[in-house]
Amino acid sequence: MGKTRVSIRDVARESGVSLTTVSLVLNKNDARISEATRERVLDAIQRLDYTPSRLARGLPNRQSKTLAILVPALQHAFADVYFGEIISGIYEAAAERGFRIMLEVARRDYVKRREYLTVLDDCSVDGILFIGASEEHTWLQDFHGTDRPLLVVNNHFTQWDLHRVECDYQQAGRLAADYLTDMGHTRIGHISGPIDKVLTTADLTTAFIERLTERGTRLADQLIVDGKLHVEFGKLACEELLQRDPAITAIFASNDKMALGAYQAIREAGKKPGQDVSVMGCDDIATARLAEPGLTTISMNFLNVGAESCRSLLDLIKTQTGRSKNNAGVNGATNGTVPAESLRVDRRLPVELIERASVQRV
Amino acid sequence: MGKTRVSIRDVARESGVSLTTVSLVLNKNDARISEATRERVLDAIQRLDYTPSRLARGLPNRQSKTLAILVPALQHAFADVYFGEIISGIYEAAAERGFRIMLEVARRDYVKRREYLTVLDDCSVDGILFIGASEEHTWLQDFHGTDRPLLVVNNHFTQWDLHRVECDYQQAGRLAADYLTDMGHTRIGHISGPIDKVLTTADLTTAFIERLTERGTRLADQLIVDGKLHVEFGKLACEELLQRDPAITAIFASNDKMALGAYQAIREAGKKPGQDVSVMGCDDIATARLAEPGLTTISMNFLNVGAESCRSLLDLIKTQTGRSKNNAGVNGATNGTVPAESLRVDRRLPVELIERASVQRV
DNA sequence: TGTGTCTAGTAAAATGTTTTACTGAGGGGG
DNA sequence: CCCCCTCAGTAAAACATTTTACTAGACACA
Repeated sequence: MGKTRVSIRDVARESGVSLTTVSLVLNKNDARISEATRERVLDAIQRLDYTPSRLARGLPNRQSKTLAILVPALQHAFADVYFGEIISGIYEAAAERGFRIMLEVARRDYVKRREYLTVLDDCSVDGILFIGASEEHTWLQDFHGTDRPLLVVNNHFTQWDLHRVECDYQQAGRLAADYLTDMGHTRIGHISGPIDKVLTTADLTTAFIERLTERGTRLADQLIVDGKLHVEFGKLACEELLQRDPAITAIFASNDKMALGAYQAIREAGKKPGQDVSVMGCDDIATARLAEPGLTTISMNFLNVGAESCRSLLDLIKTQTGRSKNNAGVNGATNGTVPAESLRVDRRLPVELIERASVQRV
Repeated sequence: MGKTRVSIRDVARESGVSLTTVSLVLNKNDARISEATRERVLDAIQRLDYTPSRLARGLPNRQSKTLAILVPALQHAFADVYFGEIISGIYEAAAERGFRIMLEVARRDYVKRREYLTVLDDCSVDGILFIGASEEHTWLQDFHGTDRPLLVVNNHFTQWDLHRVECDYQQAGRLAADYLTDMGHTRIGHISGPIDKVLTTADLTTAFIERLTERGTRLADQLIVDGKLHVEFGKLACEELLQRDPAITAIFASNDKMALGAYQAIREAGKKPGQDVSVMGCDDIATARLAEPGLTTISMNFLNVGAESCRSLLDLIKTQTGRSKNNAGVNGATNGTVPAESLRVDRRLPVELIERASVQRV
């Protein structure tokens, strides 16, 4: 006892049937198994307290039922609401379909040793979800135009053709512009993200400016300041804006953290945020609701982004393994290139205006 | 081509040796392999771009070279500096030894279905690191006095005998008391954590009070307020303290977040934190350094806690699998109970005072 | 010459599944 | 009575490794 774990073989013996039968019952390929036999097998499984081994299960069809979440090697990658929320969403969707989640960090030597490929070849993982991508991650090129199941979460690239799922940042920009205009603001400042590095934040800013222009408001270049998506820099950016044009009536920040930084700057300038200067954020993080006054913002629903990303990747994996079974060994030279039939995942998820108390009608 | 991945068999054929030889080279069990042969094998591996399959590797000796990080189902479990830092530490130490990390969330049905056991039986994972444990997690009982490789990170329990690694919160409490006393403070307020729920925070508070008493300062019960380890509640707690005794000269908060909340409360009361009221925190999170004035605090070095936890668990796993090989099938009835020889991991890591500008000498 | 030991390997079993291709029994139609 | 079909199930191959136990040959020693 204790020497070896209970295996499918033991179950077979215990219930007096063959291995195959047990396996069929286990996988709900019940079609040709009689009710009586099935009962018997299920019974034995229960009696022996049998759990099929994932390792052994994955071996025959080379899949581990595991997904990797890959994050860049930032200071506090996991200590971030944004990542946290997306990861939670991914976790939920994966669990729904019986998949597990691995965590990988794209550190320097991880990338140099091309571990992101190993981890797939390895059978450690059936697919990769990459959060926090930016233009700097040139190694993503290894996935450009290939079959490899990697999906970029909430980001996209102009130069590479990769699977992706993201919030509709352009819609978000338009919503913000419309709302501020509707509330009567024309003298507006904007705290942007790092436009040159992160495409999503560039989308947001561009769409915001364009829609403002359409509605007859011109946003001067000098009233756009980069807040680097952080509270502290958001505060600094806001100070800058208030100095450049003290008559500003509203500020749109590309995320809530910077908007909350703006609150601080406005207070320190002796004014009241949401009253003397209206503030609008983006993301709808938890503290946006708790802030005083409640921050009007655009909900990106990151939890949902994570979940939908995960579902898309899972679908992708399913159709891929399905396909490769049909034409196995048929076409010789498709090594790495995409078959014409294969589709890129490219989804944009809707966003939503959340009206609270930080924007005043003027 | 493309039909099947390159296996150890291909390497063997390519280099004209047996499977065994390749395997031996691969596992650095080189002892009885000649230099020439090894070169040949290594060469073939390179030529064929061969990667051993983790799945197949784990099968024979039933280990996956993977660890699970288990976190409680909190609101934003992953959106927390604390978790983030520890996870980063774990990741690093695991990577060092070639282990991968899985993420698991102890949701309600995860616990009900006892997935935390399945995941081990399953061979999905060789061990579990549990972060964020609290008295509510009664299912930990399933690990009490067993061989199962679970380690509690930065928490402990009175009722169960579990492997654990944590910071020395008692030392932290004493350091804080000593420092404030040395700086001449005798009129002190304390913002605690939820003492009844989290043992570590109770340790901290108890040691703080005791050492203060030893040094001749009595901390009145009414000058201890629970700040629930959050910024917002820390602020509230501080307001409460300032009301109960406006002559307080220093406040010790059980973590940095609450200390920063205290900064806000002090400011809103028209006073200057670090000048009119000294503030001391605990944890040394990144923002403690960036705050104005820089927060004097106690560094818990969570990154290190994560790394050391991981190392301890890995050691545990190694000695366990080593041991089970020796006495396999010898003693019949040890089903689940601990052999006398097996040791509990129980480590306390040193903490360190970080002096900045938030405590004034009086 | 016989015995023993060391070196550099190798053959084969074992790990726990899934899946493919087969089989024997029973029944219906011609 | 023979042929074919379906039903319920099984045997065996495949998956990619590790590990154990064995061996052929070289050499030393008595």
